[in-house]
Amino acid sequence: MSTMLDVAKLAGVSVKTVSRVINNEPYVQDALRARVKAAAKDLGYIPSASARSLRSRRSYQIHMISHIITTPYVHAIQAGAMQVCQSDGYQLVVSVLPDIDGDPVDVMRERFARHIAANKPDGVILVPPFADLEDVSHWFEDQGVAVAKIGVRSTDHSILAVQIDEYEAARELTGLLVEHGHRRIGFIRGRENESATEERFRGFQAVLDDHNLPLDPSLVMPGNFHFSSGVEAGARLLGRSDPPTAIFAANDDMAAGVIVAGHKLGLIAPRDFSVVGFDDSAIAEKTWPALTTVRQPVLEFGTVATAGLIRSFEGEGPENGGERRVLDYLLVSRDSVAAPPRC
Amino acid sequence: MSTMLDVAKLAGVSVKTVSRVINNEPYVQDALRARVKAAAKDLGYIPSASARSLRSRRSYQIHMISHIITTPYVHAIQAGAMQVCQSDGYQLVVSVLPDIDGDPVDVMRERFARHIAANKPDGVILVPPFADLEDVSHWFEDQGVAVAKIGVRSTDHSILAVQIDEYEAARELTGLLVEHGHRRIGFIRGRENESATEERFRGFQAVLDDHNLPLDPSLVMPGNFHFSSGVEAGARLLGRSDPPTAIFAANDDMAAGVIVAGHKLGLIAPRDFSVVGFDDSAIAEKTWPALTTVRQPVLEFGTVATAGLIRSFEGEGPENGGERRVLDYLLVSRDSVAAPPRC
DNA sequence: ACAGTGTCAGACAACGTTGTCATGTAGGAG
DNA sequence: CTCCTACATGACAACGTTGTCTGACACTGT
Repeated sequence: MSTMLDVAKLAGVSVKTVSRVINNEPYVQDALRARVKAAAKDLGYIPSASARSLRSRRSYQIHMISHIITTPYVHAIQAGAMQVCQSDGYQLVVSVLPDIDGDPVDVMRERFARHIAANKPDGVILVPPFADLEDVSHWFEDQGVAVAKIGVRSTDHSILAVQIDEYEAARELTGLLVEHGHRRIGFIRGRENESATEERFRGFQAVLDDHNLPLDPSLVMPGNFHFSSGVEAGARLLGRSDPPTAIFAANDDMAAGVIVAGHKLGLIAPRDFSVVGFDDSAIAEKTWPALTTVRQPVLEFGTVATAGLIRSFEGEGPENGGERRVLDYLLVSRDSVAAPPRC
Repeated sequence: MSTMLDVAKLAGVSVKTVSRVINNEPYVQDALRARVKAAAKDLGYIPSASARSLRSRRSYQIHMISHIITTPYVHAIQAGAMQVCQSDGYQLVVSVLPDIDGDPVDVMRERFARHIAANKPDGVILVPPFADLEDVSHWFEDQGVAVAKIGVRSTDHSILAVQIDEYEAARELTGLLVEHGHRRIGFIRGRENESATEERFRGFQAVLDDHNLPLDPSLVMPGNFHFSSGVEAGARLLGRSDPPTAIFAANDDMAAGVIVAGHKLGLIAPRDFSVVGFDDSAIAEKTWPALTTVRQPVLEFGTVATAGLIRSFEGEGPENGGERRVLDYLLVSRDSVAAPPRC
């Protein structure tokens, strides 16, 4: 492995000049610059990340903090983040932060903190459910690392937030059901204390209000974004003597669960009931019928957050960050919605 | 941020002694050890990863190399790897290596090589399809990084391989179909040049042979492990005038595709045809009917590979590595298999 | 002619660890 | 009592970069 010193000797310059060339700093004449570049190439020189970060106090690492239970949603974000990291010369490190509440995991939390402190990421990407936790993002800010949150609505100063307008999207989706003639619509909530759950439900409620449709509280079921909770809630809703004609599940996995619950009762969507999901995750087109849902540009969440993060510490101005980026969603109509059975 | 020097001063010892304590090296008296530990704790001391790796030439990083197109299978491995990394104080870095063949991506390949060389991972985890590429693993060996491969059969010296016996698993799965009375069975292959495709098909063939059942070559369809190729192949098989009564898809995504293809033709599994998948990925229990499949302990692949890797460079002996670990699979019977329609 | 300014290059120290070597002490064998 | 070994500690250099400082040179405007 060759070092800067080797390159410097070959090019007949000082190490500092090599450093300047490698980092594209100004004040090196073009001729010299070319000579150094050639020498570096000849030797196959590659700067040492550890030496660089030791001296410059930049790690060129971006950490993505996720939950133990990972989902397709999170992985898509990761894919986007990785794309940008790789093309900008950063490393994407994935870390698991155990539930922030719950004492027994204190040991792991401690370990996590050490991990972060030892490696000093230049920035972190927070995905739900952590994105919703104010204290988590503040903790990182206190440590001096830039933070980007994904999928949450509210934003403080200095924290980049990337999201879609979930409220509007939920409105559109509910509107679609109403347009098809549905009047009794069930709703399956996601994990509580997450803005995704709240926003989607708010949008749903608002549209019912707009059309003067009553919201039967017994048609609102709890859920946790997982398939099994969708099956359970779906079975309860569809098994009633007065079942809703349509169900809005707060994400696709739960919507897939509703479809299966229906099958178990001999009910087939969209003939016997309609259902919509949210996210357009991989499962959405693999169910039968394929799910009508809202596509979030999840991969783009990753790229935008990462790019924003990198910009914030590569641009000198302190006025970076604190941005709120709202991306476009797309209503994807597939086959799970039709008019109610006896219309 | 406090350094070793701070700790040393507080404890009244030399930095080297602190280093010894931090790294659990021998030759420090218990009393001193305790004093140093207390001092470190008081100061909230956390060693600097970059300084440590600069000096010791160990990065404490494990890179997982994956394809641009990531799958649930890969993510499960990642989850397992992360678990071990985090508890052993390593970082898991995810990297994308663009297709190894295909010239237009040369730029990215170059970038990738730099990335690896700059960060000098202590080890890398190769997942399919890269695990099957001999030159990729040799490249890493030449760079002096330990390699663990996942899901492949053959193994050289010095490379850890983690897998299940795919051949046996495929035999068992095919046997199940035969036991149910199926005689005409279709097969949908995965990506070519991958051992997963070959092993599963070999097992399938062998069982047919054992029962003196003819293998109709027109019942063997190409595929690429993706859902859409399953839909396509399923449509072709089930649309025939003489359709097979059962279909073995080389993975779950394609099996889910077959189910959907059936629905489109008005055929419902397992009443009209049986189908099995492979992997027991997330989708397997979210389809209707739920898939009968083989569970690979994918998460465990990740933990075993990572643990093996870490052991190989933490244990001094040079006789590490080159191991082959065969883990247990599990046949998961769900609802997609029954007797053939007109038996 | 001279100070002032902008450009270019190098010398040197510093980042925070760990490896090497030297030194000191205690205990057991001869 | 001496020698040897095993244990215990510290001094110092080194890892490969980048930040700071200093200096040389070439302009410009007075």
